[in-house]
Amino acid sequence: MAAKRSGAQNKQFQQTSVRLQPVQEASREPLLSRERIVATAVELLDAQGIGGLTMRRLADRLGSGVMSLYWHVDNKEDVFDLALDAVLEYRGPPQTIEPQDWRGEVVHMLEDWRASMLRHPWSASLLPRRALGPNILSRLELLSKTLSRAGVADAELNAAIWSLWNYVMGATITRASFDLSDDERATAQLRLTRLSERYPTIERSRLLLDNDWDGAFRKGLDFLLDGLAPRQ
Amino acid sequence: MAAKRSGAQNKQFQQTSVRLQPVQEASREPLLSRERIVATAVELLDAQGIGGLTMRRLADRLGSGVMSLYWHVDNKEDVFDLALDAVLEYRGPPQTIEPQDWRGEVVHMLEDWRASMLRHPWSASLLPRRALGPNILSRLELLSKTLSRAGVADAELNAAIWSLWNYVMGATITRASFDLSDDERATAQLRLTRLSERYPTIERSRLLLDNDWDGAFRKGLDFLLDGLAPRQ
DNA sequence: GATTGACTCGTACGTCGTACGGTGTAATGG
DNA sequence: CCATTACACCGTACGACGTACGAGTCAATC
Repeated sequence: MAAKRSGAQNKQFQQTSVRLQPVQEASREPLLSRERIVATAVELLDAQGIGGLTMRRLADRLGSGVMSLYWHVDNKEDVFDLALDAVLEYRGPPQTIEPQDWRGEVVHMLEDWRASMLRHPWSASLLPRRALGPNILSRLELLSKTLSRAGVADAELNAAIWSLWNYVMGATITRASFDLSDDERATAQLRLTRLSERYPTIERSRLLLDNDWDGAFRKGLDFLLDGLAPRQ
Repeated sequence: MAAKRSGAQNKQFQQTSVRLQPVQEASREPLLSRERIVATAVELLDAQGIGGLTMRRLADRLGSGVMSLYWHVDNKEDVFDLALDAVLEYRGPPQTIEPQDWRGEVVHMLEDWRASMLRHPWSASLLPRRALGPNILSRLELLSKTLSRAGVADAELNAAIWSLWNYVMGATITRASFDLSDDERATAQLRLTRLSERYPTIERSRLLLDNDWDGAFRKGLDFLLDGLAPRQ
């Protein structure tokens, strides 16, 4: 009859009620935990893509019954949200960046963000449709603070933040989806070649095959930053 | 025993074999057709979102059995591809734009593209993971030709096209996902307010609530174009 | 010894995409 | 005129999915 825990998680260790018998430890470790579930979900998503995450498969990997997951997690959407945020943590800029170099800080954070999503290609397409977790909010907060410090007026701050967000998301989603299916892309280019009388220009430039994604990303980002805030 | 039609569609009217008895028409019109299926799929997607499209629901709306769809369509992914491309047709710039105004042409096509996707909010998030249909390829071809005409070097053409693509896709996917759930967004901002000690800057600027999306889109696009090609 | 709460799980239901094979009808051609 | 063929349609059934429901186990507490 246990009333299912609603949303908020146990946090069994927040009250530092002194555990008696600290000696025997193996007995009372619960098999499942939010952390273990999320970590395994990320593994599964990395290995099998977005369609590969299944409550049954997840439980299998964890060696538990399917319904046991629901004690720790509200539903599958919850798992997605948690996995997504887990992948978006930011540890801050390296020490090599001067504190007054706002542009370097912004670029580092955004490139790190993009790299994190490309390491987990399912995450990019997921981010726009899910609620914003704490880690992505921290990134936005940092972005906001840094731009403000760089002299962007309050009235233009939101527009600047969303412009950068949009650019990073668009670039990363596109890039990630191209990674997913190298052969599909080749097939598409082949189909394109067959129709080259209809699309001669993009066929000639091998649009679907040749692109320096990283360089193009950095270049467009620079253009955007040039426009959004005065060059230092 | 009919060998299921593979991929390519009937095109029963391509051979202009003269139909006898043009008088009685009602008898020989097939109930289903690719066009009717696609049109109804778009209706369903517009009304119920991406999760609302179901082969069963689609068949219901069309007054047919579920499996009848599969005569005209390979599978559900096929339906998605067709619906997506159906929504992305481009009719070209209005006459008010001078032929030598390459920038006006590009901006018009990109804004029209964005508007088309926002009219069908499911389309934006679908586009990156699906194959490129003829209509989106036409848009890319036009973009490529116009930029080339504007003086963008061949070596930089692909990077320029993808930069614009990325920007448009990012802006539109984000915008569309925000449209989907006005209340979710308000809830998020509320949750944010409760945590305002952690995210003071974005809370103060009401990042999740206040933004001039259309203006910001246009502004960022201008910055990008400024960088990609010389101002006229 | 009884109660409570934390945690685990099996069964079952409704929904989904679609493989398989059958039905009916118009066109064909002998 | 009948047999064959191709087209268009559809019912049944299967395996997979998310998850509601309620029952089980076990340690801590009263």
